[in-house]
Amino acid sequence: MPTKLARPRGRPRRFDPDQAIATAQCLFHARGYDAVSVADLTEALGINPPSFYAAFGSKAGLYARTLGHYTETKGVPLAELLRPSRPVAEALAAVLEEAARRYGADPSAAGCLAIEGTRCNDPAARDVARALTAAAEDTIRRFVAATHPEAAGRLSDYVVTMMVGLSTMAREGHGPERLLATARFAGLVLAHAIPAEAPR
Amino acid sequence: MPTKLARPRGRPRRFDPDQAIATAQCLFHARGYDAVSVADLTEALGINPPSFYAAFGSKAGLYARTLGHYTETKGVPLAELLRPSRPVAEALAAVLEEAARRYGADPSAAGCLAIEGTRCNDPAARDVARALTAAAEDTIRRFVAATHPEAAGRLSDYVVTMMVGLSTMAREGHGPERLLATARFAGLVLAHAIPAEAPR
DNA sequence: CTAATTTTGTAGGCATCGATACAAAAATGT
DNA sequence: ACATTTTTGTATCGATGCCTACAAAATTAG
Repeated sequence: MPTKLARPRGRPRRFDPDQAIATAQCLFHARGYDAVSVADLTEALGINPPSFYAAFGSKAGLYARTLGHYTETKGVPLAELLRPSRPVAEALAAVLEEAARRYGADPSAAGCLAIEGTRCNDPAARDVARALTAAAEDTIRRFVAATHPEAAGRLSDYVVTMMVGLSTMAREGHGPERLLATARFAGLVLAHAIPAEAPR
Repeated sequence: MPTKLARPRGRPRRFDPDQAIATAQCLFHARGYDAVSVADLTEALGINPPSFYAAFGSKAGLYARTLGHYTETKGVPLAELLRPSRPVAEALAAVLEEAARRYGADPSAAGCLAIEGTRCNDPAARDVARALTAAAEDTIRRFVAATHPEAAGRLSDYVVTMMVGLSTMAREGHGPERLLATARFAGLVLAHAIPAEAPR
């Protein structure tokens, strides 16, 4: 059954909030949270401030929904890459390489939206971004800890630090090939430091 | 001969510009360029806006002088660490470790002032910071190219990416030990990828 | 048709930003 | 003493930031 048969009640919206989130995602990713003003957003969406605030509550509110959509679609898919059965070194290297590919794929949306968001100057938006990156960091750490508990801290710190660096370099203009070369080089030490598990 | 014998001409300054730069450096490093307002600076310096602008021209102007002072005192001393005679792997690892130590040394001034400045929202200040980091990057690349021209791009990209990551993680609260562990792990791949030169 | 509900558009509020106009103050040179 | 020069303090300026008050418009419920 379609979701929109029963129309709410009052005057209908003239814009699609989901489309608005997609548009906002482009803006936030291209310029960064701080550099995008509410005026920029309302102009890009073709709406006026009251409509904006009625729909999203605040600039940070829209950003939170944007980040949610981002992690579900364009973020590095940690859940897939870090399958528990996968050898740790291989899986972590795959994470770095996938990050390099995604961060450099679109020059007008370089880097990781969440990672870059952790540096913004709005506490509300920053906290949302930090919560997401902290969750990702935890996913990585737990994945490593499952098989190599003593190395989980070092390894996840290394991978996260590298991902943060890759995101920044992407924003500095490094393209996919260059980022990928860096990521592959960074991945070498993983195979060296973690002997591949023997299949059981 | 002391430098201050001949007093300029008009009414003497009530504050010391060099001291002001030191104070500004603390503020900029603690909170980041964007988050420090001119009002914050004038209050911290105990002066009024006209004195501020007469002495430094603009907020970005003071920041430029602050960055100059920073690289001469607290920045990673690339010129010392990258002595031409030093084995490449050892020297680059030393750079990473020294960065980890410096970025994490002072919790109220975490990370690299120049690297963090490249992300600010004021074009003038950003360009100053970018020029400095670009120069540092060039120093690293040329050092590697002197002995390993074919690997200079990959290696310097890797080291720079790692330094950027370390600066960010320092600002996220990682202390010196944790950063150092990450840097040491990152340095392992260097020795592996670059056979130490035989002494000639 | 009337009442209730929700969104829309116009207009503006309030805070903060970086930067300045202007005259009084404090020094030097003659 | 007087002119010259530079800094200081007071009081803003204009632009921009996020956000909201208010009434008209557009829809559904009865």
